Amino acid sequence: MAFTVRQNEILDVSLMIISEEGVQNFTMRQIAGVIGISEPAIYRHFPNKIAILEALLERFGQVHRDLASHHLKGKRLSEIKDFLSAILDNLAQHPALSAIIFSEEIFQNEPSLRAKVSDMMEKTQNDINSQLEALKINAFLPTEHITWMLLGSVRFLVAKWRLSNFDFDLSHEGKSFACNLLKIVPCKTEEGDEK
Amino acid sequence: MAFTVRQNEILDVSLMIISEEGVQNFTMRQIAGVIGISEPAIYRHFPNKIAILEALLERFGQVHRDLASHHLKGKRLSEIKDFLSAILDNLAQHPALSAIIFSEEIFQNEPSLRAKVSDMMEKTQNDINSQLEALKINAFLPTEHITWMLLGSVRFLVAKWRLSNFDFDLSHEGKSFACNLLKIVPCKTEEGDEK
Amino acid sequence: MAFTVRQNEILDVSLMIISEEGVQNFTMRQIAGVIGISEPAIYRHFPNKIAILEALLERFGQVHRDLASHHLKGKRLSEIKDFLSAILDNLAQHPALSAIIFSEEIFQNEPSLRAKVSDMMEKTQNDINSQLEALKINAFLPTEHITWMLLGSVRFLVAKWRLSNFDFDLSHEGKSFACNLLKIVPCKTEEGDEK
Amino acid sequence: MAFTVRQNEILDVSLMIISEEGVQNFTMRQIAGVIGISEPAIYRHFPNKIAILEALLERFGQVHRDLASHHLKGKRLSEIKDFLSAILDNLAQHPALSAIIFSEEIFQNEPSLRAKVSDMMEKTQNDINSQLEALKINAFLPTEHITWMLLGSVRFLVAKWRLSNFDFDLSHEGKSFACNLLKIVPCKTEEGDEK
DNA sequence: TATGAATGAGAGTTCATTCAT
DNA sequence: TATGAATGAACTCTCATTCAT
Repeated sequence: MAFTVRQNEILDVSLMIISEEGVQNFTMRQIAGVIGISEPAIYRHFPNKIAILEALLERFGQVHRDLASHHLKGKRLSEIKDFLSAILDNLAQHPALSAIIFSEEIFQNEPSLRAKVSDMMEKTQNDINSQLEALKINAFLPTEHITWMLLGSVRFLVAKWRLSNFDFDLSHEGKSFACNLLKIVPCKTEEGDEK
Repeated sequence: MAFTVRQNEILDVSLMIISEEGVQNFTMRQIAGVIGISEPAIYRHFPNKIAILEALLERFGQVHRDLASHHLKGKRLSEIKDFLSAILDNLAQHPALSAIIFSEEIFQNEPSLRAKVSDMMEKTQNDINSQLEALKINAFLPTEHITWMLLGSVRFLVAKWRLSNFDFDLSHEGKSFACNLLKIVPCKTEEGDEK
Repeated sequence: MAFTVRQNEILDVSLMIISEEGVQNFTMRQIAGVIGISEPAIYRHFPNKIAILEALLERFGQVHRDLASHHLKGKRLSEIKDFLSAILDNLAQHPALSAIIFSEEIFQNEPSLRAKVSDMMEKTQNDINSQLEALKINAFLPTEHITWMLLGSVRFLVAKWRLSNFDFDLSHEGKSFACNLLKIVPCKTEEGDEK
Repeated sequence: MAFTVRQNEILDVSLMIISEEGVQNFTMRQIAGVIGISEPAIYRHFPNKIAILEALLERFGQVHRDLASHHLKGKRLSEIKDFLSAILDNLAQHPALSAIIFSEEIFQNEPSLRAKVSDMMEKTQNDINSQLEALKINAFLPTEHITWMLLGSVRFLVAKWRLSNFDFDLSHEGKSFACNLLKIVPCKTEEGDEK
C-alpha cells in the first residue's frame, strides 16, 4: 500500500518502459538498466515481476478512486463531465499512465492482474452509474448504456491520442469532448444540473 | 491476399492462441503444437512471425471493409446502427477476433503492424464520419465527436464482453446498445432516416 | 569429371556466393534462390553440399594443372614467372575464384575436402620445385624455400587484392611483382634463363 | 582491453575450438560445453558471439604490436628476421593462434571484424616497410614487394604447418626459413646490418 | 527432372529467477 | 541492501536433407 522510495522508483521506471516500449519490452533487465542497479536488486523490493504490475495497477487505481470521490458528489450531471475531464487531465500530465488504461487487454492472461483490472473497471462504472441513477436521468435507455457510452468514448479518445504519439492536447480536446458528450445525454428533467 | 489452405489454418490457429493465451504467449511453438507440425514447417508458409500477424490484420481488415461497403450506403442513419450491429455479430460468431480489435495497443511496438492497424482504424472512422456528414446531422457538436462516441462505445462493450469471458450475448446486447446509441445521436432533421 | 550444364551452373553460382557472401552464407537455399530452382532440385545434380565443394575444388584444380603443364617446360626460370602471372591473370578474370585459393583454411574441417586441397597445394609446389631443381639454381638455400617464397608471395598479393575489394589491377600488379620476385631468386648460373 | 579471468577463459577456449574445429563449428554451445557452464552464462561476459571474435583479434593484435615494438628498432636488417622468427615462435607455442592469422578470409563477411583484421594486417606491413625504408635497401624493386614477399612467405609456412597438423617444428623450420629469406633480400649496401 | 511440404538438429539470444557473497 | 555469476526454459529462425508427388 505505502511504497518505499525505491519501490516507487521502480514503479515509475516500469511505467515509463511500458509506455515507451510496450509490455513486450518491459523486462527486469530494462528496469535495472534504467535505474542503474542490478537485476537481482529489484527482487529486494518486489517478490517478482507480476508484483510490480500489480503495484502499478494498485497505484493507478488509487488515483482513480481519489478523483471519483472528489468529483462525484451525486448532485449534478456536470460532475460527471468534471470527473471525466479530471481523468483526461491526469493522463495528459502523465502520458505513461495511458498505457495502463488499456491494461484489461494487456494483462488479461495473468489471473491475479486480470482480477485487479476488472475490479478497477467495475468500480468506475459503478461510480458513474450511481451518479446517473441518483439524477434519475435515464429516460428511455438503461443507465448502464449511458455509462458505457461515456467511458467508452473517453477511452477511445485516449487510444487515439496514444496512436497519434500524443500529438494533440488531450486535456483541451478532452474537455470539449466530455462537454459535448454530456450534452447528448438524454435527460428526463435537468433540474439536477446547472441551467 | 489469397491465402493457401495451410496459411489459413495457421491464421486460424494463431487467432485462437492470441485470443485464449494472449499475444505474449503467441509463439511459433504454440502454433506448431496446435496444428501438429514442426516449427520450421511454419516458415514454409510465412516468412516470419510478424508476417503472420500482418496477415491476420489483413484478413480482419477485409471483413471490416466488406461490412462497411455493404451497410453504409449514405442514405439513412439506421445504416450505421446496422453496421455496428454487423460488426458485433461477426465478433459474437468469432470471439477470437475480438483479440484483434484491441490490437492498436498490443501491436504498437512493431512499426509495420502499427501502420496497418492505424490504417484500419482510420478507415472505419472515415466511413462512419462520411455517412454522418452526408446525413447532415451534426447539430451542435463536431461530427467526429459522434463518430468517436459510437466507435468508443462499441469497443467498450466488446472489452466488457472479453473481460466477462464472453458470458453474455454480445449480438443481442449489442443490437440493443447500438439502437439506443443511435437514438441519442442529435439530429437537425431526421428526414434522412426512417420515420 | 565432365560436368553437365546444370552442374556447371550450380558450381558457378556456388563460386559466386562463396566469393561474395563467404562460406558461412553458402547455403542450399542461396544456390536455389540464385538459379531459380527449388532446393531439392539441387540434389538431382549433386548428392549433397560437400559434393558441390569437392566439384568446385576439382574444377579449380584442373585449371591449375592445365596452367602448369602449359607453362612449366623445365627449360627456363622465366617460365615460373609466366606460370605465376598466368595464375594471377586467371584470378583477375574470375575474381570469385580467389575465394578458393584460400580454401585450405576454409575447408580444413571436412576431411574429404581437406585431402583434395592438400593434394592440389602439394601438386603446385612439386611442379615449381621440380622446375627449380631442373634448373639447378638453388645456390645456398633449399629449393623448397624458394618455392614457398614464390607461392606465399603470390597468395599474399591475392589476399590483399580480396581485402581491398579487388580495387587494384591484379593482372598488372601481379606481373610486375612476379617479375621482381624472380629477379631476387638466387642463381648459381643463369644459363638456363633468357639472357 | 583488460579481460577478466572468465573472459580470458572464454577466449582461450574459443581459440581452441576455432583451431580444432574451424570457425564453422565455433558455436556458443561448444564454448559452454568445453568450459562446463550454460550457454546463457557466456552472455554475462560477452554481449554476443561477434564480441568474442573481436576480443580474440584484439588480444592477438596486442601480441603482434608488442613483438613489433620489441624487435623493430630500425637499425638492422636482421631485426626483421628476428621479428618474423618471434612471430613464428609465438605461433609454435600457441598453435591455436594460427587459426587467427588467416582470419582475413574467415571473418571477411562481418564488417566490424573485417576492419579490425585489415588494420592489423596494414599495421604489420607498415612496420616492416618502414624498417626496410629506413635501411635504404630497396635496390631495384619497390620496398613493398619485399615486404609482401616476407609476410607472404611466412604466412605460407604457417599454412603448410596447419595443413600438416602441426607435425613439423615451426619454430626451428621458421628460423631457418626467415634467415634464408633475409639473405635473398637485395641490398644496396649492407652497412646497416651485422657484418 | 522438378517441386511443395516437412523435419530434426541446432543456431544465437533473451527471460525471470536463484544463490553465494 | 546489493551484486556477480549462473541457469533452465523458451524464444525466433536457419540448416541440410528427405519424401511423396
